[in-house]
Amino acid sequence: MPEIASATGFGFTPRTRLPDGLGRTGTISTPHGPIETPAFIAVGTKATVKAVLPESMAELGAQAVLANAYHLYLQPGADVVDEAGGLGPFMNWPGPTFTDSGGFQVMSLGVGFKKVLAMDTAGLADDDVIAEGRTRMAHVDDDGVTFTSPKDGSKHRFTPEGSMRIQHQLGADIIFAFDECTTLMNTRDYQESSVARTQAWALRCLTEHGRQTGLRADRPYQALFGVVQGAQFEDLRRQATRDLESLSIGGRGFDGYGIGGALEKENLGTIVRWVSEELPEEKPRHLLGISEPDDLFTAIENGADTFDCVSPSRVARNAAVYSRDGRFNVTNARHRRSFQPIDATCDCYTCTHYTRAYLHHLFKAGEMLSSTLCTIHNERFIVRLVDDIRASIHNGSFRELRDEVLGRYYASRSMRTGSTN
RNA sequence: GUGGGUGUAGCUCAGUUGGUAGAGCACCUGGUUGUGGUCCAGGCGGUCGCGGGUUCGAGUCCCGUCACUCACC
Repeated sequence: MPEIASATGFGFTPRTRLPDGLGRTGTISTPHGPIETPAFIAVGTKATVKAVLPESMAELGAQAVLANAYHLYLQPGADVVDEAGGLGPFMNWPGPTFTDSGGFQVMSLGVGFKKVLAMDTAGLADDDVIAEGRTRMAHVDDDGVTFTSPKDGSKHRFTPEGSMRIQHQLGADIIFAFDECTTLMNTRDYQESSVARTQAWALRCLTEHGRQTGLRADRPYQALFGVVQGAQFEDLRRQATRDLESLSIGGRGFDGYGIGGALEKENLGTIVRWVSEELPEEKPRHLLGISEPDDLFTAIENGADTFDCVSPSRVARNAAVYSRDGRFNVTNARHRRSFQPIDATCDCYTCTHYTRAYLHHLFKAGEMLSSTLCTIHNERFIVRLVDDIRASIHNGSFRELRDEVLGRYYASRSMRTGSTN
């Protein structure tokens, strides 16, 4: 049934739509297999989902993996991955792959994350807003970005063309345009000029992408997603979306879109809706960097098809695990003698073989198996949640599932919060 | 038995010319949303071996005592 939409091997086929929303199910076709959407894409920044075997990721239902062009460029080098036959063969992942462009690193290496931004920015240029106590390691100009490697202090230059060349060397099925990711601290004026810059870069990405595609006709087609910025401003988001969709080189525009930038829980759904309303049905929409359960429901309801996020993996390495009754730290003292799985209803390898007491022990003892087992659980939890949401859209029970899952997941949190106040 | 050393938080130790105690680890609790991977932020915790003395004031000085430890008979 999932017909291939074009001769490229890439395509998107919408399936079922929510009766009263922009949410939908669908199938993304790639040269390395289909992705049933909505889907959570596991993050494997440096060509590995930290602490977990690719076989385990496949077993827990991960449909695709997303790596990062910037990190792989620094180490081991995009040419090495290219020589290995591309990202998939290199990391022994036979399924669909994504690479992010490195655009996010402009922000994370430059001004830092939104929560740690210095509040006093008086006297500084907009692009000099910087996190307190951090050294700026990226500078943006209209042509590209200059990075300082956090690994060895060496200087590197990223441009839209460079990112495209690197991502073609990495060879993922779906790649992203090189964009500038701003923060909520930036002024409206800066957001406007940044969106304009991202738009100009988008055209350059599309042009270089066409060139690289021609040079590598022997390889499977790589789909290019444009990235929509515009922060929390409706006019900027809508215009940015239309502008990207209007681009075309040699009769070919973007194959899909990423929604990026500063998103807060309160405006996440609204922003996804603005963008989704401006986009055609037949192009997939990827929401970058989101995976909390409530955010997933909100984003899917408003039209997002795929997601990637480091959260399940990152928090797992620090003992935080998801359960249908909310998130908790398995290192809590009360789990020392808790001989039950993290979540009795979870079907993951960890929950079917190990107890909270054992995981508690592994963390306390500093054993690295703790990371492996908890990452497997968290990744499975989010993958399965999105699978359940997909099924609910098919059978018309999306709202029931949302209310049931979120009601239970966050009830325990408010109970805990309430009891400690 | 004689001489020396050491006794401060659960552990290892800091505590300056006396001004009613700190660190690291451990323990407890949070946090982490296109990964600068094993981190960040809080918190609990000590009648400074014990008993006297000097002093306005002693973990710091004096006396005694106990424990551990080293060396020598």
